[in-house]
Amino acid sequence: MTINLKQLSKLLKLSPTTVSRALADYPDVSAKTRARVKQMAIQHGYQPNPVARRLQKGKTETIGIVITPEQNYFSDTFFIDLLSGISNQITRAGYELILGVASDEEHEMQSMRRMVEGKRVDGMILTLIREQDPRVGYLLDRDFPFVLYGRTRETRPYAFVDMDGKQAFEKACTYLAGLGHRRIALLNGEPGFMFPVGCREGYESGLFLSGLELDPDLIREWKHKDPSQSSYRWTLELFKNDNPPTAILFQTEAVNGIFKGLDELNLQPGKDVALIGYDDLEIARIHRPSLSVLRPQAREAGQRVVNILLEVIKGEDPGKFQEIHQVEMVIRETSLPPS
Amino acid sequence: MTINLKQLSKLLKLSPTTVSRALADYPDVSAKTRARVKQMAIQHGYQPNPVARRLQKGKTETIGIVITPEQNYFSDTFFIDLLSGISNQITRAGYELILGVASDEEHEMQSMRRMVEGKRVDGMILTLIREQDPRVGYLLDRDFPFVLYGRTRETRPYAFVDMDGKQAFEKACTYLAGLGHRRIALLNGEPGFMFPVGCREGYESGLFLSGLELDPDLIREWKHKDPSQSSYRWTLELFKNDNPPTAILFQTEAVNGIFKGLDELNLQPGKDVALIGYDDLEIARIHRPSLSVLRPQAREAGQRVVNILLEVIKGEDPGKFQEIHQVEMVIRETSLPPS
DNA sequence: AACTTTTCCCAAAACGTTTTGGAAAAAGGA
DNA sequence: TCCTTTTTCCAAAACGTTTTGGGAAAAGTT
Repeated sequence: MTINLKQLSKLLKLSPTTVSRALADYPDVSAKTRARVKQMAIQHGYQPNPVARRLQKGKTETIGIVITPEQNYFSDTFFIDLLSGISNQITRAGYELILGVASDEEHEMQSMRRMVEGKRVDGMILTLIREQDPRVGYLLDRDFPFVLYGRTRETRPYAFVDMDGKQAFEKACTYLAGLGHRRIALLNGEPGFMFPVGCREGYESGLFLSGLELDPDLIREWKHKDPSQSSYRWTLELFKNDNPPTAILFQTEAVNGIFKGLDELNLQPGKDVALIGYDDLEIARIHRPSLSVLRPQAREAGQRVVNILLEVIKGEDPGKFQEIHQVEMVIRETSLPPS
Repeated sequence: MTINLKQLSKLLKLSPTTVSRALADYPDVSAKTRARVKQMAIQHGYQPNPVARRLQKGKTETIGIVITPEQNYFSDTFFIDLLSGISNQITRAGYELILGVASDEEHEMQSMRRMVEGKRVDGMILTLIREQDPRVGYLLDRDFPFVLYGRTRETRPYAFVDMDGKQAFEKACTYLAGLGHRRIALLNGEPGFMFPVGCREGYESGLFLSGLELDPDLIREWKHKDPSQSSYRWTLELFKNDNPPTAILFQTEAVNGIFKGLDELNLQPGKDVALIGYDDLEIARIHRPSLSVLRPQAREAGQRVVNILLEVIKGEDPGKFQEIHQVEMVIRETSLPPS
């Protein structure tokens, strides 16, 4: 069942060297023996022991990722899509993906250090990036290969794949303004994280391009721990305003709280208040009225992250790999003109 | 930075053998040198290269898990909690968790085979188990260590950790009957999977114990691909009944569809229809009225799965490890007597 | 003092690959 | 035919551990 190189070479009456090189398509083994070797390898189901190869090659052929529960990660398709793109591409490269689950920021760092300092991975993938993210500094300091899904505030060059949250929110904002909305609110993600920064920039830029004024009263920020709870509270608060919004931009993750808040205020989503969310979660599609959304291509992003990381591991300059992906807007039923 | 055993032993003027054995607390190295070795190891941040150790030990110190996007069967916090328990326990054992993401059943098998036949793992963890599950047969056939989270129809002995869905649904059912409900519906998970089987058994048993008759019209099954959509449809259908239910049991994953259906029928959850869901997802807590639920202890289950798998890997008889965990019922606001 | 036991250490082998540095055999060139 | 080049193969080393099988020195025993 589990034949190794030595046994296989004995069967072929060849040296392990030649068999190894035949399988690796080296030019210094004749076409005839190469074919013979490959055939025999298939016949006996030979697969090189990855652990032995890793030791010899001095590589772990493994990349690591650490997630934390508080981020509601598996809540819907988005993260699993990203992970799916990552996993498939890693497999294609013959690598392995190892996963750490950390309960908080401290354990997150600890889990990563175990991987890095314990020589368990060749590179790291980072998600849910903070504005000041100690993980990035740590990895840069020791010149360890990594790629961010997202961005951070860091002057040294590093590789990342990010969604153009700014462009997305700008687009959504101008779209709503184009429909005639004059009071557009932003229910933004938690401060401290990088993504909401871009969202806000896009929002402000969208207002500006549409000749609308920024009203700080129309901006609120919810928390990761309880997106629904906090967004519910902020929704109620937004409409205490003398001049309440007629539209809200937000991350779809917070949609339950918003729906609940609107319901309580007897406002109909889409009819009384236009809504555009970021991320095309299941709830967005199945809700009636269905939710207009900004849709990031998570799978593709995951694949790019891996391809880039493999390049960085090979020794390429990380600064060369800084990708910002455009985000598509899907207009459904919650983005009508103001009533 | 990255010192190895040979260099460390040179520093200590000892043989690599002794250093290795000192660090592993073998009794044949004196307390004095052991202390000296350990101190020096810490000082230089020495950590044995895991790849080299794995080769020598003939173990990968790695266990594998394959998930599929339709895994939002365990949506929200539930699956991440399970994974969190798994990951922590694996780390504690000095092992690694490698993750595969498969788009469908075929790739799921393929991903597992790569891990098993490619000698990339010492054991597998399986979730989302089907009644007839080819993965189980495959692993049993080659006597490869694995543990199920869940159960399947298989006569040969195997190790599993499962939630007592039967007891849980029985408890919920008798509780509702005790409140005076006479028409209790079951909106069950997708046929073909093992978990809904137990739920149904518990439901039927609960009816029986309460002296209620089973009405097939009160049982519906939703689909994994779109829990909300199908449960929405079935909710509407349930109430077309001449004698509609006054209570519904279901997996919380389907709650959005149920809420939507009830809303459309102008029925208030908790008031007009009692609801008890299986799984304590965020939505259950934040919804008003808050949802009564059956709450499995996912973290603990994850830890048990790992501990058992490690035993099986050591060579213990898998048949010895068959655990069925009790499920707690959390009464909130949607389980009142019928109006 | 001579013998036995215990304590403490180590050299060498092994795990299964890939890479290095040839070397023998075959082919080509004069 | 003799020399050079190309083709084809392989022995040995290396990757960094742990385990095996002692062996020398110290401590006990009589």
